[in-house]
Amino acid sequence: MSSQVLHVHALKTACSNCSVLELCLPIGLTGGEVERLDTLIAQRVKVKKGAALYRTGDPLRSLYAVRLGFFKTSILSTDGREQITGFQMQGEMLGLDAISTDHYACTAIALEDSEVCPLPFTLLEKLARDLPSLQHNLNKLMSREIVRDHSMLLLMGNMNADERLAAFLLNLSQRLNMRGYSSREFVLRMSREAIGSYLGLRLETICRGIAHLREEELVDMHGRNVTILDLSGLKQKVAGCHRHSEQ
Amino acid sequence: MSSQVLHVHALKTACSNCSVLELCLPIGLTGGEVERLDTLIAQRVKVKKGAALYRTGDPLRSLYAVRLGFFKTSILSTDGREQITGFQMQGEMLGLDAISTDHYACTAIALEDSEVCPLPFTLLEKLARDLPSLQHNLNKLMSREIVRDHSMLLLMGNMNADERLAAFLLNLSQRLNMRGYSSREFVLRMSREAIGSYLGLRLETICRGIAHLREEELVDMHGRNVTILDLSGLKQKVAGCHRHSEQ
DNA sequence: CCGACGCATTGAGCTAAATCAACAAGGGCG
DNA sequence: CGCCCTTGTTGATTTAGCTCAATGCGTCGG
Repeated sequence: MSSQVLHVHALKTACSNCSVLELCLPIGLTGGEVERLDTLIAQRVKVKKGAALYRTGDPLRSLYAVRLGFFKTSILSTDGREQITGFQMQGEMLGLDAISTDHYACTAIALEDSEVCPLPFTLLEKLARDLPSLQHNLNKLMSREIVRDHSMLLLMGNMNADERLAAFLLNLSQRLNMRGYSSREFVLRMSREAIGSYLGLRLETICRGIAHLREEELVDMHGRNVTILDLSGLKQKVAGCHRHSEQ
Repeated sequence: MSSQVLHVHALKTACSNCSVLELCLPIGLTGGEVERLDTLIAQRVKVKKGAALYRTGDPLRSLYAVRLGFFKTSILSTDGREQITGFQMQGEMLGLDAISTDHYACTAIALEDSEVCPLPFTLLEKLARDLPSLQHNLNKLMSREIVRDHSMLLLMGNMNADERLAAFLLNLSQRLNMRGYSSREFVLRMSREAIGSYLGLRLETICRGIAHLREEELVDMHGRNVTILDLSGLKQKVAGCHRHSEQ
């Protein structure tokens, strides 16, 4: 684990009074079950903006639930180019890719000062044996990540730049909305380059895409401040997937 | 489940004498544990070439282990375009994406006459509670799929056509090799168009890529017959990811 | 054996996005 | 406050891969 990661001794963790209880691993668990899950989390961990929570190749110790803040996960190609595989916000899980080999496959970097709940994986697996609904939640979480990745493959394989950008903004909007934030106005936590890496485009293409969406009066953007002007218009843009439809 | 799916009543299933035992879900399980897993599989299921094992939206009943044959899984964009999300061969699992919503997110089509072992999911989850190593295997399987998908995102986001094709052929070669087949000579089960859909390219581009690899004497291909002439050369091609490396 | 159909190949031109380049706009810090 | 450095924007040009089109090949059925 990176040296820039700080432990929070002061507060005793408690899923039960966490703001993202209903989005996170404990979803649907009874009070007693949540308490048992709490016992796994020795202490929350703070990660400073720009610091790594873990890096590719580190041995798997814990899965991490994002308590607050924002992360990116990325992998490196053999020649050192970065592919961002996801952005994670509150209530989302980090480290699922490490279960396969007992080593993290990607690097997780905080995009702002963040806080995570470490779930020691061996303990979590043990507890999950006792709590079927916890196991089921974990299964669902992994499956959801698979579905998400497949939809990213669809995006990369079949959408043009503007459609990808629209899909990206809509996805953020929707996830923020689920967390009680505005779906119309929000602040991006990542650079144009990071968006580009995520969507398989160059940063200049992202800028131009933004210009197009602005011209069409679908969104308004100043730097990282986003205002969605026409939600259904954006959705239409994504729906009409590009490649010359054949009927 | 599709009507073209036939049940095999004759043979009692038995993981213990399955050819892909050591690659499939039972990996690392004790004899007794494998026997208990066997009890889940009421009967193997044959799927004819071109038939669907399940379709997007079908309710999740079972995960399926491919016993023999070859499948493709695909999702549809809103405008009806197909993105192939994977090709599955013996010992690989189908249906993991359905756990998330209790409905299959993709459609699984047999690319040749195939046979699968259905694992009723609720029973599998129950059994996994009793058999920690089964649960662990299931977790690993899901995690591995996530890692695989991330490497596909890297491919789509950062590799040019020839590199994608080389990576695809190497991946097939390696998986066939693990199953005791030649890593140098094999037969493709899918059309150029399907390869293209999988790699985010058009079929013509696949053809041209093949021509390039032939010119470079890395592979020889006649129709769907593949001979890899220079394995390390192919690997080099994938390694040297495209986009103008900046030092 | 022949025709038809699906699949594969190859060519020619077009286009969306990459690349290269110049410049603007914040934002943190001395 | 002004400077520097990072991040974002926009323009000009290039190019990889798409589209359209013609042709080849293999196999299946009659």
